[in-house]
Amino acid sequence: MTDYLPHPPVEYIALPAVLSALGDETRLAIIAILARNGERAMTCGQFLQFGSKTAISYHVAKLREAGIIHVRPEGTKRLLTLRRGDLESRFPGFLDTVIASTAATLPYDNLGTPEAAQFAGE
Amino acid sequence: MTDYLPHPPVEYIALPAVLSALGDETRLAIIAILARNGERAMTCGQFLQFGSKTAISYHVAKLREAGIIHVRPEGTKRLLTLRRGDLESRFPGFLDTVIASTAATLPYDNLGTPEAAQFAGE
DNA sequence: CTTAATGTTCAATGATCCTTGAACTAATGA
DNA sequence: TCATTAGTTCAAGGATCATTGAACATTAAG
Repeated sequence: MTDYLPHPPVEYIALPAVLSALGDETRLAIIAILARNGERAMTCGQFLQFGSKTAISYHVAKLREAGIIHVRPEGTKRLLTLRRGDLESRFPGFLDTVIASTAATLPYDNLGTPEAAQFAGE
Repeated sequence: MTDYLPHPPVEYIALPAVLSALGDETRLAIIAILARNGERAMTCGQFLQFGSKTAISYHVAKLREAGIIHVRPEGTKRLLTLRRGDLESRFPGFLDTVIASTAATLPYDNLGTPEAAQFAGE
């Protein structure tokens, strides 16, 4: 319970770091899905569709270090949540526009929809 | 006059590419200043405070290839403008929130202001 | 024509990124 | 205790990044 991972305090969250953390398809997919999931926390294991355990661990650490998500150990799992409030207070409107943009843009957001097919190339 | 540089059409502008292009302090400073400058075009030379000619050329190309700015040759100069309309239509609200966030965040936006001093370290 | 101004291109360099597999830790469960 | 689940750490590798200086191209100005 006193096993917390390092998270930047809200006033240390830096825009270039946030932007470059989000400038990766895998990480963008992760935060889009976290956002779609509302307040419910998710685990690393739920993102294995996007890469190996090692890769997900790496990307999750990037997102945490940039201040975009919060990671709380619970048993052998990690509970991931978006730092919505912190991001909103530091960069008002930013995260919402990114989330909204991913909905219109990212292949991963169409998982299971008929439109999913057209994203083979490019 | 038929010497146009390649720009992605608006429907090809991709969010991850835009985010990672902006995930760099130099490029973020460039677009913040372009935005502050309104509709007036600027030249590469006006950004030499942020790096060598070569470096600016490199960063400007990145921004152009990501679809964030438009570059028009005029004489020996390049006229740079933000693709505000294109970005707004593709990712509504996004650019505005980024610009607004840089105002509160970036050292470069404080050029010439009394607050500029406190940004030595970090 | 000569020179200056404005950028681009190229090769080199060191840094950072993303991925992989193997080994590992920690907590859970039979 | 022994095995399983969930994730981390490490070393290695190839790819991309950002910077530099030298050489170059183009346009403008004297």
